[in-house]
Amino acid sequence: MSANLYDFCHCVCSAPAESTPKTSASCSPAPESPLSSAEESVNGLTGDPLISQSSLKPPSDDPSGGESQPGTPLPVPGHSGLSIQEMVAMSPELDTYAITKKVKEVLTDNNLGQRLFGETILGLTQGSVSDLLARPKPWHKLSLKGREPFVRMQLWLQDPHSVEKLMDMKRLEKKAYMKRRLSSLSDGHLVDGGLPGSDYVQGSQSPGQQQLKKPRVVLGPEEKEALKKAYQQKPYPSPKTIEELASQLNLKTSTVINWFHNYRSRIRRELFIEEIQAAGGVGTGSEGGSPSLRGSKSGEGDSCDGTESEGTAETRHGLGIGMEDPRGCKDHDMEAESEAGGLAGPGSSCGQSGLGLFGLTDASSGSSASSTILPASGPARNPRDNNLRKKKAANLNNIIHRLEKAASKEDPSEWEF
DNA sequence: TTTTAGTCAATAAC
DNA sequence: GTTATTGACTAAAA
Repeated sequence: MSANLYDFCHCVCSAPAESTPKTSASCSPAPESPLSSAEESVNGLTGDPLISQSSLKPPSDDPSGGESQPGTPLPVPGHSGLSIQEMVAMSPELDTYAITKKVKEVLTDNNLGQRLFGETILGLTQGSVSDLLARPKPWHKLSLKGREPFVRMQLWLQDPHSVEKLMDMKRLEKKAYMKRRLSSLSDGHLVDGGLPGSDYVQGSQSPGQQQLKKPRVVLGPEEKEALKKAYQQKPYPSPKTIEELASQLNLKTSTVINWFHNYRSRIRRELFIEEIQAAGGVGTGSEGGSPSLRGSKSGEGDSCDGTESEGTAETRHGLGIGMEDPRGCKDHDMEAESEAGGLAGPGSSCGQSGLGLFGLTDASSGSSASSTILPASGPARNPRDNNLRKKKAANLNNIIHRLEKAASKEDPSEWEF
């Protein structure tokens, strides 16, 4: 009936994606488009309620199928020409966990891929979608821009025809692909249309200069290990430290810098998730298949999620670091505390943060206090328990570490409590 | 200027 | 073929 987000996306997406900032490599036949700049997009939809109020019916259908629904009624005035940004700005708090959970469910049930969904509905690439679905941040931690995909998802969920439309799209894509394939075959050469799986790195270059792909840097396990160690020492290394690391590991400094940025950011995200889980979950994510605890692979305990394996990086990072580096201590622990649930009061100092967290749970923590560094993970039956345990353990370590450190100082004035 | 947030895209894993 | 991971990059915030 009325224009809904899907229509909107659809129309935008299939528009000649001239301004596409980057050609999505996987961009398939269906000319996806960034649909990113919602401004334009919305204009495109002229006048029609981007998401008709009707399609915004307060999700009485409770997509989450559970407790807190993702379906907080989105604002949307029946206004025409309301941009997605405006909608985002006006949106009430959404339960990002419930939304992603539901989206995943719908996609799986209908055998729809993340790529299609991402490019068509969200204007994001597959990798981003995967990440988003697996590790949604809580609404209140999201910037306006970060909220946008969730609003889109919510709208999509609310559209009763969302699935069939996407399926149609899928069919079309397939058809177009086959067609191209056929014609290129009959032409005798592989033109490949340049569209899917294009070899260009960025959309901007002329097809002429086949573009010298910058090879992707892949850090080896030892390098990662070393970086993690360095991170534990100092999550915010000085330029000098970075230089040293880079030369020791034979990496570019920019790689090291990037690694630290990414690592911090990803660990932070893990924390967000653990946070809501520990809190019983605002969202539904908690029950069972929490995205965060993608107990999935990463068996080797790698990825920022190094979190998963031994003593969570983030917890460790809350360990002693920062003692020598005021910044590390401050920023770092501040992060830890706020992100780990804002348990410690505002403005708490390093020590407090630890205590704050520590105080959070009673159970069993006492017993582990005896040692310094704990193995951090027992038989982890329930990943969630395990995480909690790790967190507790890490905080204990933290405290112990501080105590030891304090004790080792002659002058009490140096004590950092 | 540095850090964060958000994302892309290559590629590894399934 | 699809999904997950992760190094790199951009824009915005601090």
